[in-house]
Amino acid sequence: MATLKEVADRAGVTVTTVSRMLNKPGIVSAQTTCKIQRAMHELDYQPNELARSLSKQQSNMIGLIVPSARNYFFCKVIHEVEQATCELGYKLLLCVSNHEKQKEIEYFSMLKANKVAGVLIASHTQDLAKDIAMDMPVISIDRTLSPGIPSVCSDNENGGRLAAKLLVQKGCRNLAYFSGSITPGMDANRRQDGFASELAKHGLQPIVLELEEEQFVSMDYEAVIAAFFAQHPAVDGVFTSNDIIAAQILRYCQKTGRPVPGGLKIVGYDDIELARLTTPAITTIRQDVHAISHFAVQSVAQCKKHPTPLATVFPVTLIERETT
Amino acid sequence: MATLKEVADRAGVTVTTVSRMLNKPGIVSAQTTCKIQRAMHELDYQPNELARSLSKQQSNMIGLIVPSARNYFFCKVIHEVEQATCELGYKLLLCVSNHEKQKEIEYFSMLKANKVAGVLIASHTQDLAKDIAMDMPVISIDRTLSPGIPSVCSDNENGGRLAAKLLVQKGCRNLAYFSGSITPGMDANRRQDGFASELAKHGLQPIVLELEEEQFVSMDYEAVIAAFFAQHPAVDGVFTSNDIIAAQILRYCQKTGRPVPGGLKIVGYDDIELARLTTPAITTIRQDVHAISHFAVQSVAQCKKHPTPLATVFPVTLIERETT
DNA sequence: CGCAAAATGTCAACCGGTTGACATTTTGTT
DNA sequence: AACAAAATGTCAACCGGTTGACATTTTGCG
Repeated sequence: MATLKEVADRAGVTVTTVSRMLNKPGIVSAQTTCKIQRAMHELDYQPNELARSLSKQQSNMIGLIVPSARNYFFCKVIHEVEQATCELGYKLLLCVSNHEKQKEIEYFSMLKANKVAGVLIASHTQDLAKDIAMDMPVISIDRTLSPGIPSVCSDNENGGRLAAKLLVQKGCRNLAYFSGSITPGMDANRRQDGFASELAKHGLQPIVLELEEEQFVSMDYEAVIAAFFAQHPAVDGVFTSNDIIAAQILRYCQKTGRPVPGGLKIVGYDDIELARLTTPAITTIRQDVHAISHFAVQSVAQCKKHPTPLATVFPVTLIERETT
Repeated sequence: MATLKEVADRAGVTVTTVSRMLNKPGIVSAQTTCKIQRAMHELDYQPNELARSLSKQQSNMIGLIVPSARNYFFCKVIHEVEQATCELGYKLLLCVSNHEKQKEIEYFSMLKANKVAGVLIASHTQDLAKDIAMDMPVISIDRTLSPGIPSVCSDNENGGRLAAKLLVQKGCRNLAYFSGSITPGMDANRRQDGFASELAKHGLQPIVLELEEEQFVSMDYEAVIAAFFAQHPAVDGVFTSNDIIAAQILRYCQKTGRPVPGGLKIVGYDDIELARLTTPAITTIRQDVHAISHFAVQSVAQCKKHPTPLATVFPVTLIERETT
């Protein structure tokens, strides 16, 4: 593999000139630029990014920490973040923590050791704050990690309110909320607040089922769902904190012969593709993952020029399909 | 951030000793190791991976190129590959090509420039062969890129055969195969061969619907499906090259009142989670993504010690659910 | 022509860890 | 006590590109 020096020799200039051409646009004349480019082409030169990053004390990578890559919502996040990093000329270092706090901490320090340009955390660890050095920009997606770290979220509270409004409007009176896992600091908990406060306006109160971390990880809610409906047969409307639970409730209904939306109305959350592939297709609250991800990546990438606001909230949309 | 030198000074040894401790296990005495570790801990030392990689001429990252991160099958691949890289002490550099050949080539040379330890390609580009330098191990997942590059696949042909056997056994006589996109070299094309050859044993021949690249990318097959069944109303069994198409066919049937499996039997491919979330749940051919991914990562990581076989095939399993 | 601005060259330190060659010291063994 | 083996130290080059300081050459323009 050719080096800068070889390119310089072949082009008849010095390494300084070549390096300047590469890094300070406008300083090197068109003619010289051309000569150098020819030399680079002839030698099939590619700058060694490791060397470059080492001397710049920063790599062109952005780290993304997610708790899972099987959960479709995080797949969407991964997809959008990858797009955004690529557009801005960065590379994506993907870290899947498997919901393990210890692994997140390890990943975090690994990212530091690799001198990444920034880190996005879409994971739930709270106590990362003290491990977060100020020398590396960090942004949390969809969670509030700690007061000092900027977060980008969607308007979870309004999501809950929209779901409540719709269900009430469609005639439901016995409502339930299925949370994902309750982890303190998760912005998703606001969905419940919004849902409950909107219902309160109508004199209603939801039954809340708090699912365990374990179920959230395995994404297998069947047993819990069956138990819940055995205990609360009168429930006629459910709001769930993600579409996977919604899909499994739907399956439960179809197995037990309860019509949807006739006998039970369901509103999910996230609007992952699954929501439109079931029958009936799931009514859900759509998070603008694209906007959130791109904003987060941009903020991290440009944090030296523009400071990032401590909290940014993106609107959510009600996508009405066939389960209401 | 502390450097090696600072650690050495504090521990009262030289950089050579510290470096040796880090890189050549067994050379440094327990006592000295202990002193050094204390110093490292006190200084919160982390080796600069960039410097390390630069002098070693190789980073501890593995690159993964996939065409998409929205397609659930590739999500599974991403998930498994991440796990495997992490277990072996590597980091994952994720590249999503969006089905664009040009982008794949760019990614490929970016990975070279970053001196990754190896590359896994789960994407369809054929002409990458000439861009592939011998100085970097490359393995293709689920495709055959070119004769010289080792590939890891599942037994697609048998997958097709299993689907055919099941459908015939269940009484289907008018069969159809929905391909994903036909890209030459894609190992997935073998599914069709297996399907057709098994049917031939029973004197049957499938109607084949070759879907366009475009539909595969957008994952939106609704219109095609409706058109197909309008033209071929007698079809009583379908085998699809992925579960997403299967789910959409299922939706079509439910919308138009055709009972499944009563009026149409469906067998999907991949066994993504979606397959068990629909009602009826989809019968499908399961690829062992875990085994494939781990094998691929291991091969790439250890290619210096053990040569990788040019082709490795993992078995598939029929997962019978409710659409047959 | 003369002078300032623009373009290059020269030199060398630096980023931080790795490694080989060889010298010196510390251990353990008999 | 003698000697070999094990453990460390010393020194310096190297990975490949970046950058600042300053010298020198080329170019444009009045």
